[in-house]
Amino acid sequence: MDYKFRCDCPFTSAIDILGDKWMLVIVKQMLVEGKETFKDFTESEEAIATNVLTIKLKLLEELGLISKSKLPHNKKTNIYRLTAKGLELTPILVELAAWSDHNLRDMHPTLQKGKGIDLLRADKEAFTRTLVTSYQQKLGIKNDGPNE
Amino acid sequence: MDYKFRCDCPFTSAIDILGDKWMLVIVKQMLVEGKETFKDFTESEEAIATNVLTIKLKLLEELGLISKSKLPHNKKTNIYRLTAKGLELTPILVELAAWSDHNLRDMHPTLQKGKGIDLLRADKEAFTRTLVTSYQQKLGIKNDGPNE
DNA sequence: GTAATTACTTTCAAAATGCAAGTAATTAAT
DNA sequence: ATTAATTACTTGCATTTTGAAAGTAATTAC
Repeated sequence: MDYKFRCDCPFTSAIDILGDKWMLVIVKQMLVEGKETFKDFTESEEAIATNVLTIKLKLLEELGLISKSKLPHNKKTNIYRLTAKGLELTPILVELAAWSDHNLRDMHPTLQKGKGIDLLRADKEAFTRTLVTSYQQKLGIKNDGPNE
Repeated sequence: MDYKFRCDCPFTSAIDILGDKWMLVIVKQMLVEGKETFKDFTESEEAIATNVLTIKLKLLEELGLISKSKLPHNKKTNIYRLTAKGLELTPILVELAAWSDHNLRDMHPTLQKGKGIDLLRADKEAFTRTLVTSYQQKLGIKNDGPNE
């Protein structure tokens, strides 16, 4: 797992890891859409191809951004979850969404509106905290609660 | 100029535009390294290929993120500058750099340190404002000052 | 035991990127 | 005024990344 970086610039090095069509989209699907299994991802609106999904999940795991595990009584289904390191991507995602909201609407008239966007506009940091804590809470429920 | 978006998600739509190896790197080179001409970009450490550079500069201009102009007494050299819309990408870049600083150092030991990073750590918003205002100030000097 | 589900892998096509060389217009040098 | 250098590209081709479709092995449900 020796990733090649173009140079020593912190901006560029993040883009070396995250600058493609899928890495951050997968993280978003986990964070805001609660996706956890391979199947969940293939069924999403964004419809990532399974070969690419396999590669990207592997990479995200190698980078320590997500973890891969199984539930107690299911030997088949893999459960993918964001690690603390992965959750630190949330502010990046929030800034991307804010930028879309401000700059893409004329080019993309059907871009989502609603409660989420309103909170994002009102208070970016609060929006970020909400995403992170609600994700952590869901995990807590799943790990501590009665096993499915 | 009808860009294709995968869906109506604001996160994903930003990634549709910015999610590649070069778009944000070019913006960074303008914002923090003061690059303005085609030649400037080809001479950078990141060494973008000229064919790709041409395509990306065109796209950034079509999207209204950069402007293309010439200096009064030079019919050859094109000057590329960030627009207000392009400057709004700064918070995204800052979050990317902060994430690199926090999460990439073990994987990438030669990642930059120094004054810039210290300010970034101390106060992300101040760092963002500094980048934006110093870029705008440089433009002001170039546009209002004595012509070269 | 059979069928469905899940997490992949494989194959091949298409698109993005990388590298090297070439070109046209402009500017600088003699 | 002619030649050389510079700038902003374009072109051609190899490589890498991504996309679409089909196939497979292990597990689970009926």
